[in-house]
Amino acid sequence: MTPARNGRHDREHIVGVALDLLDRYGLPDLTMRRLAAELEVQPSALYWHFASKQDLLAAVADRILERIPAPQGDLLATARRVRDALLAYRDGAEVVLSSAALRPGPSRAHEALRAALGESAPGGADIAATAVLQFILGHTSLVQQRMHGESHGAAADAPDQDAAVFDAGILMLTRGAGAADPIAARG
Amino acid sequence: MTPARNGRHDREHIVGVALDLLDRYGLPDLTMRRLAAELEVQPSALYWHFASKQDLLAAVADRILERIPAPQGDLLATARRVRDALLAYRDGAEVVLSSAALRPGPSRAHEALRAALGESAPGGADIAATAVLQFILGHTSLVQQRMHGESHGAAADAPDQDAAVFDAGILMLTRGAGAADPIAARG
DNA sequence: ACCTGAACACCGTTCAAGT
DNA sequence: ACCTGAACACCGTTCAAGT
Repeated sequence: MTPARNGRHDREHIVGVALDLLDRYGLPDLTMRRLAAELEVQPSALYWHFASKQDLLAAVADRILERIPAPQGDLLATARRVRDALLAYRDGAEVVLSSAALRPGPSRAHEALRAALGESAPGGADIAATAVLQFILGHTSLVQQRMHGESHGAAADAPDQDAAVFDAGILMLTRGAGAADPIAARG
Repeated sequence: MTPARNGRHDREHIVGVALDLLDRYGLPDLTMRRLAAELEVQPSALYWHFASKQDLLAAVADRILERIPAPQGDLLATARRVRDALLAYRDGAEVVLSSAALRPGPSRAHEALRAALGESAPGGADIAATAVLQFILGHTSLVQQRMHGESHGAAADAPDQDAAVFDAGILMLTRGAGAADPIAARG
């Protein structure tokens, strides 16, 4: 049932190792050469499985997005689940943001948000879901980049502040979309 | 009145050349070595003026943000001005997003949005302005990255679609913040 | 089908030394 | 004060050749 696997590594396995490297060392240190070394293979071997580093990162982004559960609940709860999927791996938001730009169609994240928005958004739920996703990606990218910027330097007074900004943003977007008030619902 | 300038290049001049290089070739091709070549100088010479490439990019980001006019008008108009400042240079949003993460205090963009928001936002105008800025950075980064992704390949059917998503996002955020309805106001 | 070996054309950064 | 020259430790990608 599993697809042909004659070589030592297939795409799925390589993406898994890449994701582990990403989480441990961050995006700047996720290089084709380090990934190859981790797989005990020459760097050129990766180019049989992936056309380019961008292609590899797109597959990594898809894997990150798979963590998003099936659509369920209101917008705030759904948005938090998308954010948490991005936060689950170091630099997850930046990877998804970078490769989301190349994709034309809707992603798993977009679909979840669209389902939570219903039909009542101004200009269509599709457009509203896109806007919400863009906020989540911008917010989470900023948060994650600040994380290793202050890893051994500045003050780390932001854990609660970030959550407050996120909730405020989603709340504002929710009210503007005319959806049910999430204040009454539990997060 | 101008500060001491014995050498061939000072920080202001270098940032200007870097910004020109950014706009012509994009962020991936804005390297210290190319910048040095453009200035007809050795790469190591740049490290007398800037501590690192990140330091240089932070100065470039500040220069991009200077294009934002003084606070004036409602949130939609202000948000559009911030977006347009980012769009004025290739990859402008990504540069600002990357170096905004390291800055703790509020930027020129944040101040403009905060002024437009008034005092009526839930959780405070400061938090609301941060959320709006994060949406703008996420949105514009996505738009700009898609631009040179499709420069010689896929369909470019997105000029109006992007503006619709942006306006919808700001509109939703505006209503949620309880500010004056921007539909009645002209953009 | 899958990988090696070697090369090409680059990177950011440091540091002694020059002027 | 400002820059050169040379080096260090890397990059992504291609491609003939092996098995």
